[in-house]
Amino acid sequence: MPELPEVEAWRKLAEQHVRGKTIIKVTVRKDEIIFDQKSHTAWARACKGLAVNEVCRKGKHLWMDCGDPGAKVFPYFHFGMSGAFHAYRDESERDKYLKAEFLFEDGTRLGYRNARRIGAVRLLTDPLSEEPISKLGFDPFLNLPSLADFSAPLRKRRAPIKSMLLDQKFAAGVGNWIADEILYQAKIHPRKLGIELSEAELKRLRSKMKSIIDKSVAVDADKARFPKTWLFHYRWGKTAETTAKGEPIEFDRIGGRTTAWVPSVQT
DNA sequence: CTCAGTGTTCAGTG
DNA sequence: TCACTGAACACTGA
Repeated sequence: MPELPEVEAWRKLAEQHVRGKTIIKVTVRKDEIIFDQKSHTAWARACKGLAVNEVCRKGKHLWMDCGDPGAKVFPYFHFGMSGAFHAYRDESERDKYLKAEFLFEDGTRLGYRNARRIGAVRLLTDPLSEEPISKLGFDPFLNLPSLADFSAPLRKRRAPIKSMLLDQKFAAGVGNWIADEILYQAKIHPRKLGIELSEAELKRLRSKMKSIIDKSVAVDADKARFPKTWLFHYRWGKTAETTAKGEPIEFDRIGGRTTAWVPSVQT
């Protein structure tokens, strides 16, 4: 379930298991959507023999800094709606959704699996200055802007705040449930337009974005460890009619996504 | 059988 | 060209 906190958890997983190690074998499953037009075999060939210096992330995008200075190569992964990383040693851990696997010299394996074929595996040459990463806005975990810089783009726009929170060119890494959680905790109606937001609302939006993302990263995106007061537990999979406090939850379609919100709180 | 789903992109509209 | 909306993408699981 990849939004920023999940991707950050996989970044840490990869750092722990493969940093400083060399890829001695690459296994790929043919998939012209995940690997784009480029052949999966060419990707595998390019990755073989690389040493992983560092695992990096911006928003929901993850890549590895590999190779020697002057001859660096950057394997890149996007997890779409259903992708994930797994670290293991035994080939029996593989399943039919495994799209790519790195084997390292010490027997560690790192697998990218994706049941739905929405996602991407690529090779980048200069991650931060090339698409898609170059088009991203700020990463709220790594670089939360000042209140002034956070607010400026929002108050110019005439779209519902829910849509703007999902816009990766604004805040990279915020997805559907995080956007709903931010709006609930900040007590803002999801259909409120950017230009209608008050100073106090913008301030709450920024601080809730930070606290929600920091908390979910701190618990490695483990849903069971999210605070019980979060709307998340009741909106996810539409498991309840009300929040823990008995506030009725409404489901609407906003910004092209199902939006869970609490009319009695978000006015 | 139908439909919603954690994301992104692109065509279409005004 | 811009700002914004909504459909499409692929596939699983309820």
